[in-house]
Amino acid sequence: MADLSRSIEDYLKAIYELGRSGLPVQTGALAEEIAVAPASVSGMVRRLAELELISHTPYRGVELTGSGRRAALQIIRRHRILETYLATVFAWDWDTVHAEAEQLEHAASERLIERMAEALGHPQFDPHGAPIPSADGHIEEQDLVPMAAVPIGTEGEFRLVSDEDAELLRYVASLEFTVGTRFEVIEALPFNGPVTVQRRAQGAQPQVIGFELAQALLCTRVGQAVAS
Amino acid sequence: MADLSRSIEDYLKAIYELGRSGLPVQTGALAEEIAVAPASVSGMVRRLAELELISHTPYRGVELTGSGRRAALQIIRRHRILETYLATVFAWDWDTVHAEAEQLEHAASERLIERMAEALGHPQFDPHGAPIPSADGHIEEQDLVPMAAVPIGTEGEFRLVSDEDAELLRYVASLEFTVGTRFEVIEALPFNGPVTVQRRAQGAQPQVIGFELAQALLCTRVGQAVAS
DNA sequence: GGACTAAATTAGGGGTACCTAAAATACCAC
DNA sequence: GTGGTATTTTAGGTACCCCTAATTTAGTCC
Ligand SMILES: [Mn+2]
Ligand SMILES: [Mn+2]
Ligand SMILES: [Mn+2]
Ligand SMILES: [Mn+2]
Repeated sequence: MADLSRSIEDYLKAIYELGRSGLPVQTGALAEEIAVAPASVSGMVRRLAELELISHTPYRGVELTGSGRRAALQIIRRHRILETYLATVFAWDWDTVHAEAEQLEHAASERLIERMAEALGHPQFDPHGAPIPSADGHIEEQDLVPMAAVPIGTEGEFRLVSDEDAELLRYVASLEFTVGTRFEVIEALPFNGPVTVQRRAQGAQPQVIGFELAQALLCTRVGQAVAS
Repeated sequence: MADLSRSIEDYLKAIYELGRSGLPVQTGALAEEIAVAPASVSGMVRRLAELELISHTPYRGVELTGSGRRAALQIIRRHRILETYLATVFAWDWDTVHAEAEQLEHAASERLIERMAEALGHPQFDPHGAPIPSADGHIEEQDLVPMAAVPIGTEGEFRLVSDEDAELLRYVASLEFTVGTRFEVIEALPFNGPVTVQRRAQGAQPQVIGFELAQALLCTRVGQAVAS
């Protein structure tokens, strides 16, 4: 598999992320994600299809091929190992590791990534809770619900937040929420109102989480799991 | 100072290295160094001159301006800190750190470099003995002589070798020479013949160093310093 | 089914960074 | 000083990756 350009790597990553639902990825969504004009995406899509990294149905959308998916997961592995290394070894803030990893992912060799993974004890999740694909391209996507969907009176565990909105990450950090934090939902106001949660820790005060943020914080339910 | 492209950074580094003698750097030498056609260098030289990173006298050569030199030293600092980090933290072989650093130097932020420098205790030299410029752009070039020029019967200390020839580095490593190794020259055959050296270590056998290698190993004289 | 609208593609163009081939220049020998 | 040679530059072209504007297509509403 020949070396792919920085742009191609970023396209593949974006197509993987947008296509996780299983639906074909539309040109416009891709343009939005990579911050590029839709016409530019059309051009790149032709090249990616020629390289057989994606399949393209004109005017419908694109999907990763087997080798495109493998390449995407390799880059995502690099990105997430790098984020974890920066956060763990250099105590780097979780709101800025993403930008640094976004650059380094294209320059770091496979060898460096594996040395870092080794030094970290082969971590399973990056600082934002995203699963790290294994070196042979396996990834376990988690089944999570937004905090806003955790029923009142049940316990939830914060597991994942997107690494792309640095401002949001700083705010979450200021609330002292990190991946693994457990809470109980004690109130959820109707009409997309805020959610109020309470930590287990002694002396913890209730915390009010606005609806938009409660949508961004993905959680598992612990304790009495309420089947859908 | 705007962000410079990967190519521009490599050109500036090469011009700095080739221009250390003080003479203007010729287009052809630059083309050779960065493995590019001379015509390509002419094009890039025009751009660098427009950016006022170099001054160019057509058909004569180029020289770094003040800001060009500052930029070059910043990249060289990144490169050498990265090499030192890889070698120290990941026990990376000194013959392959160069290739990895050559890529990472364009992607690593100033912030990451400074964190690495800190973790290393602000090293003064990279694994090949090259001096690391300070964050504010100072560098102390050493005054060294090739091993082939260390007089017979005097002691020398191996201080510096180019990081660009991986095969040579592997051979030097197999001789168990590292930066700081001391030796006494016990023989030097005429007509560019080999040099025979002897380590201080107990039970050390004499080692024969071919002339070309003895030219590549740069040393200081210790003990009775023979004034030129 | 035809018209309208939103989305995607094509057309045309720019900057970067490389190439080969041809022309210009500098340097050296005589 | 002229000629020849080595070096450098210019000319013309390609690939990559982006842009805006114009065109084409798909989907929806009546
Ligand atoms: Mn990236
Ligand atoms: Mn992340
Ligand atoms: Mn480089
Ligand atoms: Mn080095």
